[in-house]
Order: sequence, then C-alpha cells, then structure tokens
Amino acid sequence: MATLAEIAKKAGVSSAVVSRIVNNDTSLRVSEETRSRVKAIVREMNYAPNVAAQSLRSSKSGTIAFVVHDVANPVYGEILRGAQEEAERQNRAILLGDAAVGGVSNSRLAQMIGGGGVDGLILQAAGLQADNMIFKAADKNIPVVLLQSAFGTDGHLIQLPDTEAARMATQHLWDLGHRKIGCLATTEGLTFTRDRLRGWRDVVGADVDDSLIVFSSPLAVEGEAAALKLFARHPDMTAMVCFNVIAAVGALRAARARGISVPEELSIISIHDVKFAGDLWVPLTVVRMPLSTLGEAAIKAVCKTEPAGRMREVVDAHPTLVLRASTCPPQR
Amino acid sequence: MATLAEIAKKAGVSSAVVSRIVNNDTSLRVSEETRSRVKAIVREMNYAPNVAAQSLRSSKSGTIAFVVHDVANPVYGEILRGAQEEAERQNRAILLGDAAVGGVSNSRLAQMIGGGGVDGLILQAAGLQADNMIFKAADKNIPVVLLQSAFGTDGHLIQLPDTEAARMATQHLWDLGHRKIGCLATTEGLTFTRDRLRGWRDVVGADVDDSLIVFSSPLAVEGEAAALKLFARHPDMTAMVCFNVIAAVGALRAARARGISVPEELSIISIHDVKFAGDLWVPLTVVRMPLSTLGEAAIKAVCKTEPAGRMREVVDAHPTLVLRASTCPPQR
DNA sequence: CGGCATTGGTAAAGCGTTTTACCAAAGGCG
DNA sequence: CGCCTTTGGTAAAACGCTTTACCAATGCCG
Repeated sequence: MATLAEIAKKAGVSSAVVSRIVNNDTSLRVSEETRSRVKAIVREMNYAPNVAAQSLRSSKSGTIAFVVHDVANPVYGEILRGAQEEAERQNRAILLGDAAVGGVSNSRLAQMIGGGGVDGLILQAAGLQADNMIFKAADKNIPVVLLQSAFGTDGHLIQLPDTEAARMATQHLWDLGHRKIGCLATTEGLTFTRDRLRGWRDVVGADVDDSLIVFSSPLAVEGEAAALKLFARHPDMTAMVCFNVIAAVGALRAARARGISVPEELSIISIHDVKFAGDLWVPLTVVRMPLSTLGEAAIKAVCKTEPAGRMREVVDAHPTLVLRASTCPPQR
Repeated sequence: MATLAEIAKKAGVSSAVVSRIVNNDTSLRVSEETRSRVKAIVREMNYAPNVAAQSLRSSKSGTIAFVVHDVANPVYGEILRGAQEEAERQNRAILLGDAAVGGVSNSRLAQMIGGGGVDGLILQAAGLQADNMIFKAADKNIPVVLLQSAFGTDGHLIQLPDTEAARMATQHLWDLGHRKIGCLATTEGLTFTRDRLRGWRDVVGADVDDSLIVFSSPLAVEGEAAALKLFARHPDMTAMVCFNVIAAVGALRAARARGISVPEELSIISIHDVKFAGDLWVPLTVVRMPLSTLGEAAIKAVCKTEPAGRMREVVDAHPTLVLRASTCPPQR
C-alpha cells in the first residue's frame, strides 16, 4: 500500500502537495509539470488514500449503520435496496446490522457506532431490547433515524403513509360488503402498528370489538398461529386485513389447514407487496407502498439530520391497491 | 466523545495507563486503587475508543465487505443471514455492497476496499463488470473470498456441493420416469452454473442435446422468458430442472401462460429452497442446500485466508430433496 | 548502608491524512 | 537597485490510539 509520503518522496515533493493534488485543492498553486508528474506516480503506484487516517483526521467515516430485523425478510430487502441506491449517490457505504442476531449490544457494530466509526444510524422497526442497546451506543453523537417505529420520543422518525394504507385496505373489503373484518396486526406497540390500527378503525368503526385484533411478528409461522386464534374467536369473520405480507402467507396456510377457502369464505388483503405475492397458492390482493423509497428517504435524512435531532416525517408516496385473487364479496 | 487523554487527565495518570487498563493488558502493573479509579471514570464518561484511531494504529478495521447481487433476492438474504451470525462471533461488522447498484467502481465501498478500510472481501461474483472493479480494488492487499463462482484463477473460492445437488434433482426426475429433461440454468459461464450442468449431464447423458439448456439470471421475468424459449424448442419435454428458485417461479408463470399444467404435463424441480416455495401456486419440489452455512463459511474463510491466497473449498453439507407438488411421473 | 529487585507507573514514537501558516526565489516595476 | 508580487511550493501540527522502552521510588537483603 502506497502512502502519501512514498509518493511524495518519489516525486521529489512534500506530501502536502500530493495530498492537495489528489484532492483537487484549487487553492494549491503548482506547476503543470509537477502536477502531472505527481498524478502519474499516483496512478502508477496505484495509490489509494488510507481511509482510517482520513477518518481520524476528518471525524467522518463515510459509513452509515443500517440495522434491520432479519435480513432474509424480503420486505426489508426492498428497503435495503433503496437505501443502497441512495447511499451510492451520497457516497456512503452501508454497515449492515441484524438486530435478530444475538449479542448486538457488544458487537463490533455497536463499538463502531459508539466509537465514531459511523456517520449515522438507521434503526428499523425499533422496539426490541437489542435496539435499545444500539440506540444507546449512538449516544447523541450521531444522527439517528428511526424507520417505521419510534423509540420513545427521541430521534428522527420516518414512516410510510401507514394509516392511509390500512384504511385503503380495509375500505376495499368494506366496499365489497364485508362487515366483520379481522385484523392480523404487526408487533404490538410499534408506531406503524398503531397507525395502521387507526386506519382499520377508521373504516370498521372506533367502537369495534378489540378481540378482532391479533398481533404477530413478520414470520409465516407466527402469522399462521395468530390467524388460527382469530378463526377460533370469530368463526363468522368473512375478511381479514394483514399488516404484513409474510404474516399473510401464514394466514393463507391457516385457512388451508382449517379448510377455509380463500377468497370465497374468507377474503384476505395485505399491506406491502413482495415479488412473489402474485405467485402464491392464492394470489394476494395487497396495498402496495414504495419500500425502496423508504430506504432512500432514510439515507437522505441521516445525511442531513443533526445529531440528537427529533422530528417526524412521512414519505410522500401514495399507497396503491393491487387487485389479485384473495378478495371477493362475502358469500354468506 | 471522551478521549483517552481526557480520561487520563481526570484520573491523574498517563493515557498509556488508561489504554492498557481498558484493553486488559496483563503486563501492566498498576495499583488496584488506580485501576478501579480509572475504570470508574471510563464508565462515568461513557468512554468508547475511537475506531478510526484504532484502525489506523493497528491496520485492522474489524470490517468485512460483503458484495452480493440484489439484496432483495431472498436467496442472498439467507446467505447474508448466515454471514451475519458468523461475523458476530468473529467480532466483525459487515459492509454491504450491492453490485447491481450502479457505479460501484468509484463508490465509497470501493474506496474503503482499496484504502485499508476493510479486512477482507467476500464477492458473490456474477460475471458483471462491477465485480471486476471491486475485485481489482482489493489489489492483493486483503483476503478475497469468492462465493459460488470463481474469478479467473485468483482468490479463495467457496462453493456448495453444486454438482451433487443438480445430479440429485435430475435423478429424482429420471427415477420418476422422465427422459426428456430440460435445464433452466443460471447465468452462463459462472462456476456453479458449470458445476450444476455437469450434475445434470451425469444423469441425462453426456451426449444430450444442448438445446435442452437455456440460461437465465435469477429474476422471475427472465426465468419466464427462458422457460418459454424451452417450451418452443421442445414441446415434448416432460420435466425441467431449474438452477434457481426465483427463475423457477418464472417457469411456473410460463407454464400457466401456456396452459401447461404442473406437474401433470410438466414436472419442475429447483435447486435452493426459500421460505415461500411451499406456498406457491404449485408448491415447488426442490433440492435444498444450507445457504446460511455458505455465508458462515465465507466469513470464516475470509478471517483466516492470506491476502492473495487461492484455493477451492466446498462446504461440507449434503443437499436434501424436499418433495412438494411440482413433480410426478410423466403422464404421456 | 550499598546494591538489587519490585512496584507503579511515564514518555514518546508512529500509524497516514489534511490543513494552516509560512516562505524562498524569481520576476516586474519604478 | 530596491521593493513588491506572484509562483511554487514546504513545515509542522493535529486527529486518538497502542506499544515499547524506560525510569523513579520504595523495600529488602546481606
């Protein structure tokens, strides 16, 4: 690895000159001959500036930590993809964290967050204990952006139009004629869960029976269990809103297990689309939101938010209804 | 952000002492009283060592670059998940790269790879130009691990038992009685594509008609197009091996579009399992391989490989046949 | 009481950049 | 010829940490 000093010696100049040439410092006055000689040597020796030294000097790492829950979940994959694209534009690299993986608290990632190794932190669907650790590590020193769910009152929260999406999904069922509409919600207490519940209530009525709500993490097995619970409670339920596609897949399994035909006996609509939603056993009708836009917005925000800033932002994008085959008017 | 020097001043000792206490340097002889006083101040001031400085001093970043193609692809998601877990154990953080995102060549990630900002590089090569750029950036200075596909003759290649998996898949069809078995392969020229083709040939015969092979990237649309091509060429084909699940989903779409029933008129088997494979329109029979183990192995390897080392390694894991509903004996 | 070992530390270099402040030499002008 | 300006740079500090080599004071032994 060539260093600035080596280049400088070879070119017979000081390392300051080399640095300033490499960085296109316009305030440097240097002869055209020297400049091109230095440039040639830089290229020839394949010089690349040492990022640790740059980072130490400038207190900027060019890196952003992005902590999700379960990388393997395609929904998060989409968000990450959008984040990647924006990070590229902002010339930042993304340090990936998975809060589902044990011991995040004293992981290298946490060390980096606490030790100035990242310029910002994006925390998705905060709510777990691990999130707390990570959040604390940031300790008011770097901008923190919370995705989809707030963490107490701190940080910069970015959301999708969750209430609107849930309202749209529920309204679709209502318009088809359904009146007993269950709700397979996401994890209890998260901001977007609360917002979507509000959207659901806007349609079914504020005085609705709360036993129509059941919570589930975004895993198919959990969604299945939750759906079964709902079937048991309300055998006369004719439709269901799922706040998560993966949980909706679980609901589909539950319906099949109970011999309930979808959509004839039970209509299912879900929030968020994934690529395979139309290839499922019953192609899922969904309300789609631009997940990659959310990732993009997160990076944008983290690049210009102040440390310890707090605000709330809803991505400017309209949910769209994607009609497939999992909903129809009630048959009984 | 507290620094070592600040702590030292407050404790009335030199920063060397603080550093050595923080790092549990056993060769340091210090009074118990001083030690606990320093420790108390460290905690109180919430000290976290500056990672840039550590990195500069030690020439180790504690970071590994992991470059995949398309984070949103669930197959890569699984690999990443395994990598995350192992990275946690090795106390390393993962810098995520997506080679599908434009301009990787002069991205921050590439700068970090070239500038000592990562301790190793894991590259899931797909024959893209971007791969080349990234690979070159590493420039013999850090260990490079290639996943699933080699890059010329350099680097440390890690694979799954691809030939065996393809053989197993094809054999399953053969045993059911199929004799005209198409092959929807992955991108041409990649190591694992070649290996799987070998497995396929092992069963169908080395002298088989090459027009039974069609290549596709791991996208459903591409898989669909490729499958249609195959249908047109060989209307009498009764079974198909897909080297990628996502492409297999495309094949399913193609069959539906052509009114070909699966599995009665066409059996489909795929390599690699994903969580929703059993929830598809036709539940896919697959040969499963441990994707997360591959991710794990990659991290392990990159942590102990020499820079510029080269070798080839096959993950020690046996593919297993997962029977679902997309295969049956030929009906004609 | 002189010499030696132990205790409890310290000083300083060095990792590679960036940046501010400074400066010698040459040329131009009166 | 003396002074000023421009050209073409340079010197050195600072970022925060780690580590090697060194050392003063004290206690102990003979």
